[in-house]
This record gives sequence, C-alpha cells and structure tokens, in this order.
Amino acid sequence: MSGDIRRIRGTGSRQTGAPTIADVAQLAGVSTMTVSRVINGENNVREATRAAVREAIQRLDYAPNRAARSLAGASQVRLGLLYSNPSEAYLSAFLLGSLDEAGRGDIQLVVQKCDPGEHEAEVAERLVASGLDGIILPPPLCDSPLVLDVLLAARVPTVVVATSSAPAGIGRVSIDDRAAARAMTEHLLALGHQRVGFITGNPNLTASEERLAGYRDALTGAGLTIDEALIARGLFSYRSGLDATEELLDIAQPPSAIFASNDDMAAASVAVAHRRGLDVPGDLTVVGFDDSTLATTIWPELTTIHQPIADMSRAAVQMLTQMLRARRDDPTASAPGLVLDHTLVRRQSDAAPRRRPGARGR
Amino acid sequence: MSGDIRRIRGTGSRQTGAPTIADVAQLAGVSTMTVSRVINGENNVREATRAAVREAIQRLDYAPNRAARSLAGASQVRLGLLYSNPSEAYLSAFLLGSLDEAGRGDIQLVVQKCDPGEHEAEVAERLVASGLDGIILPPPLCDSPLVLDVLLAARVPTVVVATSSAPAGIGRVSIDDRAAARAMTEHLLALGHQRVGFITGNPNLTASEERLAGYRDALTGAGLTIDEALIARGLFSYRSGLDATEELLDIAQPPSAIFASNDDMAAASVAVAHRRGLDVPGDLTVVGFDDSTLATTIWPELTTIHQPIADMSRAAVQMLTQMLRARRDDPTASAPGLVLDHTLVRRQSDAAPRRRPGARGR
DNA sequence: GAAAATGCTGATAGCGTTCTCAGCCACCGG
DNA sequence: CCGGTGGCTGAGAACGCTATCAGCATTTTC
Repeated sequence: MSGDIRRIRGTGSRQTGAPTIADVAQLAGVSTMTVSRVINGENNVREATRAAVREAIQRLDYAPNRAARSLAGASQVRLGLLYSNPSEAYLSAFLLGSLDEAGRGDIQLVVQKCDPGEHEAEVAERLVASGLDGIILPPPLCDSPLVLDVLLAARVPTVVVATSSAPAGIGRVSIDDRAAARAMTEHLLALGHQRVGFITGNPNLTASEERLAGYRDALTGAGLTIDEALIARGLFSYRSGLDATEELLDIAQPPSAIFASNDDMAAASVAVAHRRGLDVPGDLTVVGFDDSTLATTIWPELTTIHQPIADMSRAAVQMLTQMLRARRDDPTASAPGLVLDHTLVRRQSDAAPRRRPGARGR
Repeated sequence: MSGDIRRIRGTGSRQTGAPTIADVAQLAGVSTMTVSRVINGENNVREATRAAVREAIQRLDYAPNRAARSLAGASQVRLGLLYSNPSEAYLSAFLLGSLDEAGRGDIQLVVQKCDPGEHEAEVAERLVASGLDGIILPPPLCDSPLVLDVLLAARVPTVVVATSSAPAGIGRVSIDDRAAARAMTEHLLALGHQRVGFITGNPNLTASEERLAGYRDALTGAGLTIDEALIARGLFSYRSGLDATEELLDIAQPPSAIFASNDDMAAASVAVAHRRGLDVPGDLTVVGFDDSTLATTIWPELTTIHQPIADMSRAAVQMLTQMLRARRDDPTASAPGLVLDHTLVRRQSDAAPRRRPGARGR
C-alpha cells in the first residue's frame, strides 16, 4: 500500500481532483496536522520531517484549498489597497504586481478608491472597520498624515510605498529617490549641460523633496552654485508641467536641459518645447522620472529613471504578510523597510547642449 | 425557547459571531437544507416555507459564509483575465471594475499578461491548462481568432469585452460603438462642420470597423457623400495618430474637424495641430472616443464618447459566473450578450467651424 | 533518580455550507 | 384500495483544513 501515490478519485461528483493535505500526509508518512504545520511555517517541526513534507508537496504539486483554510479558522487574509489619484499607468502597474503576489498566497485584495473630495480619514476608518488584516498605501496616500494617523491609531499593519519616511510601526517599500535624482542630474552635467532646470513634484509627497535634494546634491557635488530660478514648482500633473516649463523657458538665461520629477511633467515639457519650435533633444534636453508608459509613447522617447513599480507593490504584499505573521507571534514586532534598485534608462530625449549654450536668445 | 433569537456566542475562540444557516433554520422552524435551497433560489420549496425562511434571514441579517459555501460546493470560482497591451488607462479601469465585482462574490481573479511577442494561442492554452473556470478577454485579445479558437476548443466559458461580434457560445459585453460613432459624427455635423476627418483604429479590432461604420452612417444619413481622403488609417496608438493627422491636414481641402477613434489618437491630433500653429477648437475641432483619463489631462480637454469601462468589466464577471451556473445545469446553455450605454461628453475641444471653411490655406 | 518541563507528533472535533439519499405526503390512474 | 409518481423536506455525510488537547520521547531540574 505504500506505493499508492496516485489514488484513484473521480467516482463522487464532488471530487475536485486536486490533491489534499491528506494525500500529502500519506505520501510523507505523517499526519495531516504535521503537514499543516509545515505549510504554515510553524517552527515546532523537526527538520527531517519538514523536508519530507516539503518533498511530498512538491511531488504532488499540492496547493492548499483556500476555502477550507479560511473556514477552518485561519481567517482568510484580506489586504486593503487604498489609492487616490495616481496616474493610471502607475496604478495599473501597481495593481498588477500586488495582484500577482496576492494570487500566489491565499490573499484577498480589497481595492478601494479614496476620491480627492472625500475626507481621507473617513475612508480609511471605513476601510479599517470592514475588518481588513492590513493595508497598503501607494502614493500619494502614503504621505497623508490623516490616513496614517487613523491606521496607527487602529493598529492596523500598514505598508507605505514610494515614500522616503514612514512612522514607526509602519512598513516601507521604496527606491532611493534622492540617489536616483542625483544620478540623473549628474548624467546631464556629464553631457555638458551647465544650466539644468528642475521641475519639482507635489510638495505633499516626500518623494518630491527627495528628488529635489538629489538634484541639489549633484549640483553641489559638481561645485556649481544652485540658481533657484532654475527650480520650478510642479505637482506631478501634466498641466502643472506645462506651466512650470513655460516658466523655466521664460527666464533670462533659460536652461539647456530640464529634469522633470516625473514623466508626465517631462511630456509636458516636450509639448511646450515643440510649441515653441524647439527641437528635443537638439535645442532642449528633457528627462523624466518613473519610466511610465508615457515615456515610450511620446516622441522623442524619454530618458528617465526606471522605478520597478510592480516589484514594489509585490514586495509590499510580501512585507505585509510577514508583518502579520510576526505580529501574531510577537505583537510588538517592529516594521521593516525595503529599498529596491532603480535604473537610469537612456532613450532619445537627451543630448549634449549646442555649442553656445544660452547664446540663443541674444 | 421561541424568543431566543439572539443566541449568546463567543466562548470558543473560533466562533465568528455571525449568524449561520443553522440559526436561520432554527428561527424559521425548518432544516438547514431548506434554508440552503431558499438561498440558492431552487424552485422546489413551498411558497409559505420560502417566505418564512426569507423572514428569518432578514431578522438575523444573515449572510452566507463564502468559504464554507465554496468548500462544500467544491466550486471556488477562478476566473482568468487575459490581457495584452491595451492602454494603461483602460487596463486599470478594467481591473478595478472586475476586481470589485470579484470581491463581491467569492471569486478569485487570475490576471495574466500575454505579451505581444508571445504566441497568443500558447499563452491561452497554458491559462486553460491551469484549471480556470472561465476567462475574460478585454480588447485587443477579444478579437484574436487564435485565442478564441483555443478557448472554444477547450470549452472554457468565455466572455469578450468591447467587441462587436462574438462566436456562438461566447458571452459578450460591449457598447454600441456604431451608434456612438454615429452620434458623435452627427454632433459635429450639427455644429456646422462640412468636412469631418476620421481616424480609424486598429483594423484587427471589430470595434474599429463599427466606429467607422457609424461615421459613414451619419454622413450618409445627412445626405453627404463620403470622401475617402478624409478617412485616415490609425492603430489606436498615439504615434499612429500623429501620422494620420498629418495626412489629413495635408490633403487639398483639409477637414475642419477630426474624429479620432480613440482619445490617444485625438490627443495626437491636438499635438499636431498645435505644432502647426492651429488653435483647437478655434481652427480645428478634435474629438475622441473612450473618455480615458488622457481626455481630461490634455489641453483642451477632449469632447469624447464615454465608455463605462469599469461597468463593462464588472458585467463581464457577473456574466461569466451566470454562465458557469447555467452550464452546470444545462451544458448546452447558450451565451448571453449585453450592450451598455455610452454617453457623448462635451468638453472644450469642439466648436463650430470658422466662417469660410477650407478657405484658409488659399 | 524521580518529577517536571520541553519538543515533536497525531487523533479528534469542529468551521458553515451543500450534496445525496431517503422519507413523507398528496394525488392520480386503474 | 393499491402501486406509482411527483412535490417538498430533512438527516447525515462530505468538503479540506486548523485548533485543541493528549501522548510519547527526550531533556532538564532539584
């Protein structure tokens, strides 16, 4: 009877055909309970036993049945994803990543929109009240003190994404915005640009400050003084990018390169440049940040910083489940932080400046 | 004992506190099985009994436990969502709608990307092999014969979205693209435009044909002859829109209005117009289709056809679950079709033509 | 060296629903 | 009046998992 790995099923119509925990237990020569322990990563199982169970799981290609699991009391993990109005491109990448990761575990993702008009705190409260196990906050909500306060008060495990600072007890996934912005600025300086304009992002987001700081770092690092006239305020929106670009190109000594804090605004810079008859990158170099799809749909394609959005949201889901588990064992466990890598993607929107920079308008 | 509606629970830690089917049964004075029958809308329950059960359900505010349900029914529903490369805006709206609907039921959504490079049929086959209960196909895959053939052959219940024709046995959710395009064209004619340019979409999608047909309908309906020079070929992409617009504006008698088959291409038309120094809508009216976020981010905001994307994907999920249920009872059940309403959204990109249309260039 | 603590494992009892099958009743035709 | 038929209902067994608690070695403690 020991060789009976593949049991014959299929007489009863209710059989699903998928292997169950009992099949695994039988193959591994242990009880179902032990298998359950291995699956749930409990630490009171002997290493040898654990290995045998793992092997059996592998061989049978076993996956736990969600329904049974949550029914039996291990309460289906439900994670909330509270978003407001990021760009569509960001949101879809973010959703894809988190969905994928959630699908891997037995995690249910509850996606909730918080419209700009609504009171953020109320929406957050409602979400918490609906009995979620944890919450993921992509930008721009990741920097909303109101929302964070609600979540901290409710003691709901939370992970913020793409912000540079998180309160204690809240997990964080991000890239190093400052280093990335610095690298991009240094790239522009290396091309020979002397006057590099910068368009900031929404001041409510810490990422905006970080990127600006990176820009300043690079200039200072190169021994240049910072001309505040070259720093225009934007809000991450296309529209704000239009205004900021007009502003930058209207100053006495306009920049030969513009570094926008995101691709939407960079696209706006390109649009303004074109409207003014300037060639990009011939007359004006424009670079962005994020590497959203917009970066490759417009012409010329944007040189930008690639931010692994899907990986970040995936990591956020992972981090949150880890936090949940850690918290069950030790309610005072602290929250981790994770910084992922960025890359500078060079495309067609940057070039060395023309010979006599700034001589044009004279 | 009859007054004991609210039972005291909460001693055992596994108790959830929510009323169960047994509570309802007890209150209604029937067995759990009868309650189950009422819940599932089976017709072999006496009307009086049914009413009593309904009443009990109301009083207890009972809601069936999803986990238990799917466990007992062996029917955890898993739906696949196979997408390729629609616009980010479309995808995120689509995901949001379907996720929301899936969350309402106990449905798991498996989202799978089919990259353009890969063989669609293979990806579809792999998806089918992974044991999904049904598949949703948003554009552009909804019009891929290869994918549809695989799904039909595997007899996997499928719903296509935003295509005008579905093979027998495949459900369909869409809007009336033809009527919408006709309405938009009639709107332009009503404004006084005599020469209305049209940019077609990707010829592989039936929606493109439908929109073109609607354009033709309107012109023919108004007693105008159709000038084929006013119809430029596009592919739904921004880039293709640039080329098509150049083409339209270069003909001998250029149009005073351009109707692009989607917003991306309309945005491209606006960009080209601006580059040529034309004011929109002063010198050129530009209208789009879809009402993607792009429509409201660019300047001027686009007059367009609003397509309820999230509602469509929601409806697709609903339809698929209905199909699954119907099929269980009667394997030969046919697939339904559903047409949702569209709306013409008027913004700032359309206006009456200048006095002497076409006299400009002379 | 006995008693108590610890580490690992398994038997059993649920979790809340639906499915199967059997039973009851009323009605029908012969 | 009997067997058959069909409508309605209920008892009990799944469904696949985890919680609980008991049991057995093995240590540790006094």
